Amino acid sequence: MSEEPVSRQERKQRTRQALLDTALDLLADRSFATLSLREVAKGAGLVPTAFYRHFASMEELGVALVEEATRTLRGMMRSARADPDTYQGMISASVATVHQFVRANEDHFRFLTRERYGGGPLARAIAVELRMFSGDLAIDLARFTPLRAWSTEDLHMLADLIVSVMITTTVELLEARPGEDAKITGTAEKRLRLILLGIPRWKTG
Amino acid sequence: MSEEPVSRQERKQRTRQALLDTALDLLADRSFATLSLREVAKGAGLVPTAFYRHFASMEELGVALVEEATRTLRGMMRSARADPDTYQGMISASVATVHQFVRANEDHFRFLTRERYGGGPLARAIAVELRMFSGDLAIDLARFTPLRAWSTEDLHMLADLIVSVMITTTVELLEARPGEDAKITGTAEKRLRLILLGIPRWKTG
DNA sequence: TGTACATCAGTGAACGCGCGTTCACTGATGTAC
DNA sequence: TGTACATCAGTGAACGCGCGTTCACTGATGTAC
Repeated sequence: MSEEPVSRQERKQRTRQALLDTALDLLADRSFATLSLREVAKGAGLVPTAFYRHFASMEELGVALVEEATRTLRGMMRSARADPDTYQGMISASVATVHQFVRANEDHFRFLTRERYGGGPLARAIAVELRMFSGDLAIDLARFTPLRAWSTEDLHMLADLIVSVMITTTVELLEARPGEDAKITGTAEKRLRLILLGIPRWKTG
Repeated sequence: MSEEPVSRQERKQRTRQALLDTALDLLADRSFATLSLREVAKGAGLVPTAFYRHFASMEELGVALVEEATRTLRGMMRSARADPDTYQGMISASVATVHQFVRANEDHFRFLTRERYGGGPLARAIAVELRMFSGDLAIDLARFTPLRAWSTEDLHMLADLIVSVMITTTVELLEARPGEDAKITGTAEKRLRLILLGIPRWKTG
């Protein structure tokens, strides 16, 4: 029980975070569009009107939620960049990174995959973030010797394909029953291996 | 102006269809969970209480909508089975089939891709349908000579990968600005070609 | 250090609105004789 | 063919409820002197 003095702005920041955490909790099995301002406020221990001290609307809270979740996503990307420089090492390390980050931040990834296709105002913001993610990956891929000669377009095609495998894997992990993780990551590695096997035979242009 | 006599049950069937069509229209840029019984009834030209003559609840209408949309999906699958027996022919024909069906039934495919990840009660039903779709594809793939020796597990892995490319392509088509179709189908073909290039080098097991 | 005033996160009452659902009803279509 | 009755898709009033938003407020924290 710490009784340290806490400044007014610190308290405000904590309440704001409580609102975000409550929203993310409520999003476990629903979409953002079905969330009401009143239930988020209530969940954070606030009267409805106090919500407006922190966000002008639910949509503004949604944007903050996208920012928080994409911060996690960028953290994953950064972590994956420390990968070894061989295909095989890259594959298992990348899949392990995705697995680790998804399990450690299930609510963030559930939110992102759900709202990405949900058609609401958040979908576009998430799509932009995923495109950036894919663009960064294309740049990383260009450094591998067998891909040196590939056209930019083909590199993006390959990066998008890999990202789509990773998204599929993420959704599978989020829907998995306990104990299925190894099977899912194993299948993910196979998918990536198959894709990479095609690379030497690819005629770019 | 046809003045043919119309039976009571025919009229009822038409009203039911009007409710389904209205719902699908309203789903253009929202998720099913945000739809209200009253607005669907209103859109079909009915008083709210008349809704109950056709569906016990909005959830029941949602199930009917999944059935209608997956009928389109199965039609696409059937159409794709008439594909030629070469890889290259199969790739472009399959992508063309997807393109054609998505453009001819945008609302069905938008509904399916949106609700698949939406976390509502419909997501599970759609997931089951997609798994069936993937299973059928795996059976078809087994007939190709280079895949004869593949394990069942690997065939499913490959089928899932192809389905995931098709879903990605579908979403891209639904989000496309006019005139982007050729670029999207071209990229889809490339992704499939890259995947199939890896097949001869794959060690199954 | 002590006092007087400003700031502002959170309160609580009130509003009008669209919601799902109930109920008794109407009147055209369908059926039995 | 004509009549009497049954069926049932659609109506309209009414309900209680949770919603977003407004407004004037309270009282603890922060600041100026």
